[in-house]
Amino acid sequence: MDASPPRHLKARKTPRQARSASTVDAIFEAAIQVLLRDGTHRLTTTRVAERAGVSVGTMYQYFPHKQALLYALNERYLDRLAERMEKVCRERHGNSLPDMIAALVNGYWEAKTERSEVTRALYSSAVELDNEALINAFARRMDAATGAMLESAPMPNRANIDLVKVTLLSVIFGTVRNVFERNLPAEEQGAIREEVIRMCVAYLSSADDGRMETRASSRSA
Amino acid sequence: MDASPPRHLKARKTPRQARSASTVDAIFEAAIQVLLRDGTHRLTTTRVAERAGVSVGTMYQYFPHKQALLYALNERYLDRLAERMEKVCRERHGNSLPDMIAALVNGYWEAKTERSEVTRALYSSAVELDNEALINAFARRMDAATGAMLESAPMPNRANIDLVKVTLLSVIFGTVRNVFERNLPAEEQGAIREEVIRMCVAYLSSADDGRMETRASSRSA
Amino acid sequence: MDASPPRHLKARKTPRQARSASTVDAIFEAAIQVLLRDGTHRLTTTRVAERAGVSVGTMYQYFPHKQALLYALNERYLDRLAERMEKVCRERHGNSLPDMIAALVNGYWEAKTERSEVTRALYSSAVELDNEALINAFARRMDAATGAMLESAPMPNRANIDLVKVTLLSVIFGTVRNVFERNLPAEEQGAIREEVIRMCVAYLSSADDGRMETRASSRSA
Amino acid sequence: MDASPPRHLKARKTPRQARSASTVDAIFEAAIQVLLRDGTHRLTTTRVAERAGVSVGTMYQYFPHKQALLYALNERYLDRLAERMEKVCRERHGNSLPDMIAALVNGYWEAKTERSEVTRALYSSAVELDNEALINAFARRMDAATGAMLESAPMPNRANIDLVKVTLLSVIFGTVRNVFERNLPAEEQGAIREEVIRMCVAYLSSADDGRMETRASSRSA
DNA sequence: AATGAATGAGCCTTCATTCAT
DNA sequence: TATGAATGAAGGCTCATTCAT
Repeated sequence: MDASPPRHLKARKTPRQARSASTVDAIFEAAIQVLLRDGTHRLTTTRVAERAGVSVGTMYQYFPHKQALLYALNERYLDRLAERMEKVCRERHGNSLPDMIAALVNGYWEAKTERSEVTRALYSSAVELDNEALINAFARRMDAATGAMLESAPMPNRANIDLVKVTLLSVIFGTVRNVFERNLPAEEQGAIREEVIRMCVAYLSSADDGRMETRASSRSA
Repeated sequence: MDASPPRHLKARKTPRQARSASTVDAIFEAAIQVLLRDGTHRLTTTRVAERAGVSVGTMYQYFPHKQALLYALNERYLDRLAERMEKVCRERHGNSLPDMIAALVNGYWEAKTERSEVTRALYSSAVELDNEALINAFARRMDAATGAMLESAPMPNRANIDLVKVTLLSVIFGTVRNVFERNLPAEEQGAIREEVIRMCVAYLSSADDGRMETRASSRSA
Repeated sequence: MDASPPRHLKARKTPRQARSASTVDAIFEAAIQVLLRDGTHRLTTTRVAERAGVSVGTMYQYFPHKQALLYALNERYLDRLAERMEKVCRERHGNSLPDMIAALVNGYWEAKTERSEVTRALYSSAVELDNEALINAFARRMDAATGAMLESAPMPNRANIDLVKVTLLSVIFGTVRNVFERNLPAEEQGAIREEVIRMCVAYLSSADDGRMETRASSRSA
Repeated sequence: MDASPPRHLKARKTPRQARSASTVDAIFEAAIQVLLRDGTHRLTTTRVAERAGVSVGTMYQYFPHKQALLYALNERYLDRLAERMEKVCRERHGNSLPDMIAALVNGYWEAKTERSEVTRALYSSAVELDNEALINAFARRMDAATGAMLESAPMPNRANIDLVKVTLLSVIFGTVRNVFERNLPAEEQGAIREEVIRMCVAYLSSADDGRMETRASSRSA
């Protein structure tokens, strides 16, 4: 991830040798295991090191402190997620708009579903972590990827393409998270997924007309 | 909130006398203050009691443990939010669909905006809290309120009204949260808000036709 | 009990009115209940007061502090036990020595058995209580009672009657406690009881002869 | 001690390295010191660690909690006591019965006398401790040791040797404890000790005859 | 006199981090 | 370079005792 992390959250050494890399990976996996098994507030450095098969001391040579480990963990996760979504976008270049939307929603949905507990665990580990930089970097990558994809399709309202893009992403990412947190039955989740696609497509299809009226009534109670 | 909370998270005594009530309120406010100022993981019972101007012992007379306090805090918040949104829905009975949507989005958005840091603080305090019951109770109230509102309008696709409802709510709530967490500039937030309204309206306007095609392309990458 | 208790352990007021007496009794009973149900280290003043149906404040008007309550509780128990044993002794005046011994052993044994958990609970409550005065007072009463009883029988070795007495009491009281603490099956307990009686009788029957040899071999390893 | 302790009372790690062993010993000694100086209910983990010259954290690396420490302390004490008494018994194999009895009583008495305050302190520390397993294991070892010793002597009433054994042990252990708790002057204690030996010897000498009469009068008052 | 809410010192326990080996 | 024993600050929670009502 190309985010410039808060100085104090940097990992201590970039793993360059093979041994280091595998050690770091073991630590990451161990952290996830502990997160899943014991929950965020029972994730202790000792426990992670133990499950990773290394000593705490060793762990502290790769990560200057616990926060750095969690930060790196989230970074890795978002990095992989971004890569995955970028691939999805790339593959849909030139397709129809509905296809693109469906690919976005389904891709994100599936990424979250596959290891949904991991996802949830990571969410919780990120609380109180100064990970705005990570989130922003992720957002930027997604913006770029979706932007490139959408621009390869005939867009009706080119004027505010950026606003449309950010709206779409906010809606998709936000809705998926919301659905996951409500723990609805799989069946209902699937149905909602279809509807979200329909909604996004309908949104893109709607011309600029009508916007005025909507705005007129946008006074809230 | 009519949720039946996990037994171990129940508050210890229902404050009935005036003094008790004000004490409990002071504790709630103090907890929010600490949450805002120091963050979730620095919210200690001592600190909360201190800021509330009571002793720890007193606090423990009202809440059997820290978790119960946080649970009650979230409960109170969601309760108020639900009341507020119910009022919004009630006031729009009989209006046009776009009006309803706008009211929903704007109402929720404003509720979150007004004390947005509190919102964020509470989100983080709820991590690792078994608050599913709360979330569900809140969801149920919102479902009922929006259901009653929408049914008072001429709905085109009555067949799957429930699916439409849950989709709308998921999209609105999820998107709002997402936008808040990204901390976008106020201006951009406002623009997205308009777009979300447009999107929901477009969704409701789209007839049942076209659903088949959408579904056909809903294979993910 | 005619022990002069350590000044700080005195009960606050001698209950003279009927109400006071019943309140104090309720508190005593409550204390025993709590002791049985929850164990010594979970015996809190609040819990006792609660079960007694009075407020803590009221309880503190009868007992200046927790220790005083426990002290008084033990005092009452030993008082009753002493009374009971005195009666047993009185009723055996003039009987044969074996009868007296049997009465002593059986009387004590039964007193302990009847409410054996209470006994055990009280033992544990007395730990760290400066109850030497109580123990001594109890011992003195038992000495007097058994002395009077034994002197009403034809004793062979009048010379060291005091030593015999204190030995008998030590053996009986000590053995009973030991058997109880080992929690042996009731059947075995009964058998041991018989043996203890036999042993005491044999002891009393043994003339002064033979004492010299025993003493000769009393070097320990 | 070969007792299988309640699972939750197990010590955390068996000290195998030299350093660990001395640390654990220091903790044990410190615990005894604190017990003696401050009493059971003022024995805090902090205080013990402090006097042992280690940090609390270190202490918790060897004992998962306070109870485990006290359990281990009692275990160690009983272990040593058992070893000592086994030696006493072994050394008297083949001797006369009075010699054996004297050895038992004197051996136990001396063991208790040497560090009588420690003994008392440990008794009190064991209250509210689930140490039945320890007591039983100790009893079993004593049974075996005395059994082997007594069987090496010409026993008159071989029929109920087990009953005789358990009676002897109950009487000896119980009486010693009782005498100690009454805090009698050393002189008197010594005299009682002699008497107890005489009593036990008289008991063993008494033939089976006469038992019937005793039993006949064993109804209690 | 009775009540019981309030107090706060002090307890047990955890865990991130260090550093001698 | 790896190890893991040691540290000790800090947290959650209890409960004897007081005192305003």
